[in-house]
Amino acid sequence: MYQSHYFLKTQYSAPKNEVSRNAQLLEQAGFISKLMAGVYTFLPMGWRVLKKIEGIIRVEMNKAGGQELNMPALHPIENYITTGRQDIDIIFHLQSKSEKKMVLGQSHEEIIVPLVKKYLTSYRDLPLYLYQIQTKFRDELRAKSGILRTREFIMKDLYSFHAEQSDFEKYYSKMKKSYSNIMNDVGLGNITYLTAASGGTFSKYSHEFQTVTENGEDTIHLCRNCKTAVNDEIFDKKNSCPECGNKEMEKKKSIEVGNIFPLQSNFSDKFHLTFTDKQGKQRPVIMGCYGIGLGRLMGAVTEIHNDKDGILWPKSLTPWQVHLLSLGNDESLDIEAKKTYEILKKNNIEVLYDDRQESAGKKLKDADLIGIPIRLVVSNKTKSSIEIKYRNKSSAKLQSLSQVTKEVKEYYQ
RNA sequence: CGGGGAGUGGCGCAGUGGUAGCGCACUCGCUUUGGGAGCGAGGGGUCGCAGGUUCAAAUCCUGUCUCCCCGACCA
Repeated sequence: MYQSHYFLKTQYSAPKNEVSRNAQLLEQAGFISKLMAGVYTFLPMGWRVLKKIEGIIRVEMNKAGGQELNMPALHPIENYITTGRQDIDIIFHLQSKSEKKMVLGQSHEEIIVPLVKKYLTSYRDLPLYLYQIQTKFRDELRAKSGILRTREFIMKDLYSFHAEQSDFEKYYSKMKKSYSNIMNDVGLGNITYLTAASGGTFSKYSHEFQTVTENGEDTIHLCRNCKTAVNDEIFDKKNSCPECGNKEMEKKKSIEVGNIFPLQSNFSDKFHLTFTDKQGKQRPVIMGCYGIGLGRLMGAVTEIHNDKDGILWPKSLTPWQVHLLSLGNDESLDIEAKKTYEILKKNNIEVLYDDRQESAGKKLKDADLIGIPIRLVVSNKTKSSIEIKYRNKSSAKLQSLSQVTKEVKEYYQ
């Protein structure tokens, strides 16, 4: 991609109306743009990052047997009357000109349970795992912290259906593993903890994945011993770890990047979702649900991976794999840079090529701000070779084009 | 929803009653290119919105909307 034609403008300073680090960086660097409080546009470069997150999640969900579908965001109010959730305060209510009352989906239990009821009849149909990656709406009283808490966001929500409690429990554990794989893949593995949490309206308990950071909006109590945590909302005064009994729990601020719930038969009961077992008896389906907010995950990654000059994307999420800069305006440089660009592209490397008529300083500053892991420079100083520098290192080295290509491919393998 | 702060060109800001300004960005020209270049010439704003006071309002008064932060809330 030629940067001179890319819908990307960085800003000299962080937006004054944002205080949170993620919003400052992502807006200044041209990843997102705010429409109103808690509602953001993902600009082309931000959308690429989001798509990479989506891809990582999709791989894990498919590995866990998930089948992807897509459910509507417009829901009939009747389904919420059935579950008694029509009045929960985060729901956006709508009324059609035809007088029909609807709500905007904030989660999809009310939709997927009746859907599954239509097709599921026998124990032979179980277990079943369905998921989607789709837009949710929540009328938060106060949107805040940039893209960490928004009113419209893309979420992966998977719902599992089981005949037996034991089967559910096995899958619930499997999902914990899938979630920690995802956290590892997006570069949050070593600071994200499985956290015991409250269950909400339809569940006795739940588990969250909490990323520890000063700028978090949640509070957890962390056990260094078994690498798990307890959410402050259910933290016991006895002050010990429920997993291993460790008394030395550390209080930390954190961001909730994922949440999984045992729903038991709460929703199945409301919609009479049952199956016929081997003995020919009708029994309620046992359910679980498993959510991850994609934008919030992107915000959390930004909060963690940055320095005074800008963002440092993990290799799995970077919008482009290399940022190629040409410094100087000689025609020979231009030819050299274009050749480099073409060769990298031929090797299936994603290249953002800064071909703009800008000063060297501006290009270098922008590259740091945007935060692509590998920066390549072609200039009068590099002569016929290419400078390669990693965003997280201060030193650079000169290499031939073929060496550079090889090194980049190996880095992203 | 309670408390606090803020709305003036795309971005960041100054301007306390008398013709709307500055820096960056943008356009044109020339020179420049390893850490946000220089000189010259330009374009762009009903000062969030609505009322009111006044000869005169970005500025004073009233109302209202929006944004940010703290709290409450948070399937």
